[in-house]
Amino acid sequence: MGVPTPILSPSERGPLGQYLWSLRKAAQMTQREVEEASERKVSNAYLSQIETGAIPSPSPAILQELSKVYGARLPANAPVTCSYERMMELAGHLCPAREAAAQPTQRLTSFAGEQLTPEEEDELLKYLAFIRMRKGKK
Amino acid sequence: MGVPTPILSPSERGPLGQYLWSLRKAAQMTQREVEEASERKVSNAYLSQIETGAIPSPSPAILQELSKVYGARLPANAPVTCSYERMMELAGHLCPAREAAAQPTQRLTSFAGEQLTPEEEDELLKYLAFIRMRKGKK
DNA sequence: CCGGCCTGCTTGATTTCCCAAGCAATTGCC
DNA sequence: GGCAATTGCTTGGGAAATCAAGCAGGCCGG
Repeated sequence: MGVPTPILSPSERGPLGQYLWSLRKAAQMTQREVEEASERKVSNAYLSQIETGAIPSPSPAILQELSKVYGARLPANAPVTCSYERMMELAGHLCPAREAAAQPTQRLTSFAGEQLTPEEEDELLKYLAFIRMRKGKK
Repeated sequence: MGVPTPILSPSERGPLGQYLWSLRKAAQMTQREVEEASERKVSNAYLSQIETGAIPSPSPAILQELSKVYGARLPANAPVTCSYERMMELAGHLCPAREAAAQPTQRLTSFAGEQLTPEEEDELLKYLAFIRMRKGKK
């Protein structure tokens, strides 16, 4: 089985694409598996376009379906959490009434330290230094 | 000013159309006034189609705009109340109020004692998914 | 009666969503 | 090497959303 080269770095995908892509990777699913798990409601072709950013605003029905799939298939210790409202927000659909009071403090961090290998931690720290330098130079 | 004969009985309009029509009537606005009040984001033509049921599922952006207009213009003692979530539901866009229990609270392990901004955490999570995938296949 | 003015509604065209089908690259196995 | 399987991605087109422009008819003051 060949993993066919991601081709696109996370930063090249749109904001919604990045999020959905990381969700799918965390669930360890392929695009076609997601299509199957969603009962064919989301085609692998469309999912690809969403993840690459070609389609920035899929309909709420699509996002709802993806949310169900990932919410059910994500491992308990996944590095990301599946949130339909987050998807809606990233898609520009502002799902409402909570935008003000909803998440001030709840999302402090979702990193699980014991889950990181030393190599991963090292890479992440370097990357953190990188993005901080990039912003600092601004 | 001529009131031009409603032509369509409320029951002939779709569920969403009926609701929006009653909202507009309660606000005592014309379709063109709504177009103006929404800063031209919702054309009177489109509003007519929505109210008659020709378009059963307008985008969340449109509903959000209508919700803002009616929410601001409805008199305090109106016989109907303006609810964006109700609109979403009638449009078939199921905006889920129910599944707040899906995600358990996440353990907050500090990432090597770093203070992460939400943006930084976001980028790091995406990058983590990326390097894990890269390593997972090689 | 008659031209304006307002109403809700329709239509033609443009944009966007969405998918069936196919392509290109990669990996495992012989 | 060659072949089959699998993966992410692209393409062509049908369907739906959306609006600018226009239509038909009711209400006025002249």
